[in-house]
Amino acid sequence: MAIQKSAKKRERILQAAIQTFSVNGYSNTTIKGVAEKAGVSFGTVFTYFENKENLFKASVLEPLEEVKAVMLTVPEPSDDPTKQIQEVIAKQFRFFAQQTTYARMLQYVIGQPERFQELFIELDQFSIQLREALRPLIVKGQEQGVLMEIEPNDISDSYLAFINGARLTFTDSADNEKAWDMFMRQAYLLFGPKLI
Amino acid sequence: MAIQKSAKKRERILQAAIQTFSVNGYSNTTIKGVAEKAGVSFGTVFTYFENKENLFKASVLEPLEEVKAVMLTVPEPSDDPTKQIQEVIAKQFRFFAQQTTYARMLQYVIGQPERFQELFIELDQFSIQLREALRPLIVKGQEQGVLMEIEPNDISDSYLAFINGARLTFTDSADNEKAWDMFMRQAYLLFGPKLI
Amino acid sequence: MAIQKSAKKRERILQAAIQTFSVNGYSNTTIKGVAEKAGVSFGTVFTYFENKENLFKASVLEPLEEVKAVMLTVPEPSDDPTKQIQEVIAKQFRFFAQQTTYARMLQYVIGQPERFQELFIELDQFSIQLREALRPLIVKGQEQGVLMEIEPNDISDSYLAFINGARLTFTDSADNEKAWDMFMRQAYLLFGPKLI
Amino acid sequence: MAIQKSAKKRERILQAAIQTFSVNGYSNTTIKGVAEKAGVSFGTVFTYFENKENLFKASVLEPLEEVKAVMLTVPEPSDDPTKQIQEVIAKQFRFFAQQTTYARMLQYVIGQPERFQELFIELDQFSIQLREALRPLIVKGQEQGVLMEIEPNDISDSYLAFINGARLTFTDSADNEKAWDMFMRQAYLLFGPKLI
DNA sequence: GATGAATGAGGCTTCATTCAT
DNA sequence: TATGAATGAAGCCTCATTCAT
Repeated sequence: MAIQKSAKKRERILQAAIQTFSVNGYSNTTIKGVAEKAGVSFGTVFTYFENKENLFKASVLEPLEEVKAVMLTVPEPSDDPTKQIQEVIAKQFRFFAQQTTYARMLQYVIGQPERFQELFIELDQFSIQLREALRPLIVKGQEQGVLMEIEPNDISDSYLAFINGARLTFTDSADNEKAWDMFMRQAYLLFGPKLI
Repeated sequence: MAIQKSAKKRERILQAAIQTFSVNGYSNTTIKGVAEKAGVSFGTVFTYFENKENLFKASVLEPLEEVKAVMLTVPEPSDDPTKQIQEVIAKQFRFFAQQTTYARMLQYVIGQPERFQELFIELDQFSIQLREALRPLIVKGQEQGVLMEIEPNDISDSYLAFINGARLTFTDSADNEKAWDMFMRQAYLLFGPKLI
Repeated sequence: MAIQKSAKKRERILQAAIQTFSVNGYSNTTIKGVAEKAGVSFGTVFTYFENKENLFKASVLEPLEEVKAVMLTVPEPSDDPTKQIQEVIAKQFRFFAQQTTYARMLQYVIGQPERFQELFIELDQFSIQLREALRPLIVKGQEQGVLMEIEPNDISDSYLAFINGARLTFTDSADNEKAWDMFMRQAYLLFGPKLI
Repeated sequence: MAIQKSAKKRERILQAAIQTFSVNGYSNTTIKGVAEKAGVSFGTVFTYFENKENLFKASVLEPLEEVKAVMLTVPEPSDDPTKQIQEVIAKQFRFFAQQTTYARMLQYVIGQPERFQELFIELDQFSIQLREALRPLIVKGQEQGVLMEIEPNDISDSYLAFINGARLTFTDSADNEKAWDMFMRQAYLLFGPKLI
């Protein structure tokens, strides 16, 4: 029995890298630091990741799939799109509230598009996918007359900006539920509800 | 005379530093690079700034005063707080739309609070000051019944998050006026207008 | 059976090592590279050679036996030493013309005697052995009056230098027969023929 | 007064580099070692040479000019080309006899043409230039009937090979005058003298 | 005040060697 | 015997900082 199954070790390194990158940024993160946090030797990091840049890319891209799953999985519109939207908002904010670490990595990359061009482009696809995911619910709400007639893309884009902004601004207490509840309520306003 | 010349040189260096820091981040910025962009010699940077860290701090803090002036200068409530709020939003978004470079520095610092603790604390004061600046207008709007009864601090906080989020997410075209107009309209929704 | 299989594997590794060392030199050659070229796994190299240095020594010394066989096998003087000498020259140059790869290794070692002291000493024996091998033919030729009275050792030494020099200088086209024919004719001049 | 004039320091580093490269080869030479031998700090090497590769190139190419001056400066043919040729040979062998160190670098590069392609090409020009330099003397000797009718280019090429070979093979005692005298005499044989 | 050469600490990366399977 | 993951020493290079001019 191997002391440590490869995949597990790789995962440990990746998690350590995400932690460290998100706190220190790219250049200020050292492989040595990641290795120590992961509990492996310095050289072992290079057994699993070709170089620092690749480790960073993996740290950004691999967890992205989960984020996409949460952010882009939106139910078919039902009779009560208002409630559905609020539930989607709640799910997404709760998720982001927990993703302090990883969210920072995303913001770090988004904030330096020239430097991390390749990753940036990948992340930029996201807003378009979110538009498509949210549109049916928004359209339904507007048809039912419970939402104002705002261009759905504008709603999606501003909603995404808001999540990011909330996540960025509100670092102090990732667990502060009240604050996140507040942000959720405010987020809903961006969808243009006619009554609250 | 000499003093004035110096002051200009210092300013050139500072501007070059802001440009470079905001594109490359802290570690990836070199004094040599800043000196070249500023058109001064390498050693001269150290004539005006003790070390790299101080140059960074100055790059973050000195322009902050102008930002504060724009963000915290809010008129006394008049009969038409709705219009006033919209004007404040417009002024602030227009300002931020132009501040691509510097805004990134702020987000860079906010996004790494442990690393730039001192600066972060300074920036964190901001949200409290913004709360105070906006409250009178919000309260007036709520008294007049044109705004929903939302806790004013929540509005300020989410508004600030939204500006940051918009600025962060929307990098492609700082000059795209339509997008910024859209963001302004959406920002106003966060204030809880009863009708639009 | 197992032993024979192993022997083949060892040989494959050795040939791959010679190829790689001769192109890249010692430090720039990696065990990984040798293993790949040999079609064996990385660790297997260490099954057959204790460490890199030993692999290098084997790469230099083992093929040396064949070189010695060719270079030191000289016929007993007959009535026509001129023809014999020319045949020896032809045989040796043809051999060296093909040994592009290995010849380089020899030159690499000879060129860095301090670094590869042990190997260098081994190779240095060679010139003495060559002296002894060639002397009878040279003496016979001088006795017959077809060669000038040059100290036989000087002829051997300069002849050896010339082969090495030709092999070193003439890398472009190991197969260029004309060039090698020319070198052979010139080599014969070093023996001091009275007429051509 | 500067402690050390720049140009001097650069030269010290270059000389130290040539010494070290020629003994250890490229990969086995460390910048640290060069710096120590040159009596400068590690970082200073990079003040004068962008990187290790450039230092190596400079170590090969810069002294090449002197070599060219010695090797390609050949007098106009006079009435006694035999004597002239012997003088040229003497001059060139004496020079090479002293250039133990640098000559090794040349051989090191020539011996690994794929690895040091750019330098190799530069050095390869040399044989063509030598052909042109020697041709007039050879032709004159042949016209006078003191040299056999050998293609002049073949003589030049084999002569160059012989110098290299002698320099390569004969490392033990660069100062051994007798040996070098012998090599000179043998070298002359390559020109095809009809009588000695 | 302005300059840039000198310095060396620190980081990434390579790679020989070990060793458990 | 064959394998390749784990390790860490060592090298190149960058760059902030110092300091002499």
